[in-house]
Amino acid sequence: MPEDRYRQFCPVAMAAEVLCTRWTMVLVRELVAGSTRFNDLRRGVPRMSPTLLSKRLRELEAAGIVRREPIQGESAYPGYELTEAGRDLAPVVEAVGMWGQKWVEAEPSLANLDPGLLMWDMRRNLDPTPMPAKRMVITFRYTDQPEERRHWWLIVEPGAEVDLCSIDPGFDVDLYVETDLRCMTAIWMGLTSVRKEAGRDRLVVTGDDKLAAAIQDWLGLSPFATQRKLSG
Amino acid sequence: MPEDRYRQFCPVAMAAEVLCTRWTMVLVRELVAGSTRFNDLRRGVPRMSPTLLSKRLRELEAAGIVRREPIQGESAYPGYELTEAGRDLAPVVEAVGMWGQKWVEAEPSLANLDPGLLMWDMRRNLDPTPMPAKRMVITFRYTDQPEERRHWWLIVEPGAEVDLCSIDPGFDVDLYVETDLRCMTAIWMGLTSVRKEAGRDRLVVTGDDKLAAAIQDWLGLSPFATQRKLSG
DNA sequence: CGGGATCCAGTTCGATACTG
DNA sequence: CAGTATCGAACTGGATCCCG
Repeated sequence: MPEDRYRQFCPVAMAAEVLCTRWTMVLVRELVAGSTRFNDLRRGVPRMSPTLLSKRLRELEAAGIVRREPIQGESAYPGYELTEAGRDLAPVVEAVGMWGQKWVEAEPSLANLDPGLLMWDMRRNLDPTPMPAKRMVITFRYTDQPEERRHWWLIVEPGAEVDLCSIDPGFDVDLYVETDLRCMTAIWMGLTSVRKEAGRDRLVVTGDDKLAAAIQDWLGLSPFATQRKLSG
Repeated sequence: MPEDRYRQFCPVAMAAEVLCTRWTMVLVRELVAGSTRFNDLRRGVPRMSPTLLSKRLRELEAAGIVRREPIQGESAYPGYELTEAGRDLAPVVEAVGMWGQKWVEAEPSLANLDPGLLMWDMRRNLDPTPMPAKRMVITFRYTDQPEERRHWWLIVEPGAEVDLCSIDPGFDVDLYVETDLRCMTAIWMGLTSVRKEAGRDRLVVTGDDKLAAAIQDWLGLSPFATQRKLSG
């Protein structure tokens, strides 16, 4: 590819050549968030074609941002790990995200909802520490979604990663959350809260009372949810 | 244009839709640095076609980052001014530039030198305060450049913006700086210093002794020159 | 000077299908 | 799971020209 895109000696231009190609910043966000597998990355950027994802990963590798490394106890395929230069992109992603949260109108973005992507993000940010130290299963039901995207299960096993299923894993369910996708997404983004939406009956939580009471504690929000919106 | 590029509700993706299109980050750097005129912006992004520059400016306006505003005492044409959202991009540009300075190899970039761009940047960052309070004229001579890009004049008038000329303005010259373009660019980027290069006879300063002695003080460097390079 | 339009050739991207 | 292949559509760059 033309590595001489801007041909400027300015550091901003030099960095932008690597970082500001289509999808790259979003992909870097996924990497900074910790995904290392091709298919995990795909779930984080579901609208990016695998061809382009593969190409971008090779570019990031050439730029010294990721490194292919076998991951013990996993597939024989090496994963994509951030190098030190890659980990050092965290402040860049943070600055971009904070600006976006503060200044980009959320409405048009809330027209592009995706339950799979939302659940994938929630899975990653869920905090099990305020939960009882046993397996907890939480079901989400998005009343406005078509059957095949309506039901989701988060399975929290003590000491393990949170699991996400879109087909019934068959476990007893400890908590049910029923709402529409837009409402849940707005909560995730910090634009509103569980309490507020429950009060308006746009969200209903049933099941284990303690789990329900602590929902705002274990339900991790978007890393940018703390930044107040100013664009309006 | 397709405003639905990524179709993700994540703030990073929302911001990247606006900021991470081709040339946009570099253009934003120019705006954050203070340029407000179409042709001034062109000097900062000389390899960007005017068509694309115009298009990007309209996109930034639609995104609420710039605003067209008449500038008093100047041309009847309105300039491009940053809005509050636009000024708030300074930390983003800073983060990107710092990362670039730290991690992107400078060598390939030093193959893409441009005396006009370098002088334009130097003009902007020159600090007249350590200079005598009268008109000072400094001539740069880039020994490796073809005749028409070899000679440059910076004219510092107290209380006014620094002027840049590529044709002899006819004033008496207070200081001559003679070197090659690569050396001067490396100094500007903080990869080396005037003292070091003068010691190697790669740079020669003649004229007003006081002005010469203070050169490292008034010769502003790249805003990213303080970040040490680690990519090597 | 300041700002933009047009045309064309070359690149990049998206959608979808497919392989080991 | 981890990617390739393919092809039309969209975007970009360069050159050139235009208008007030």
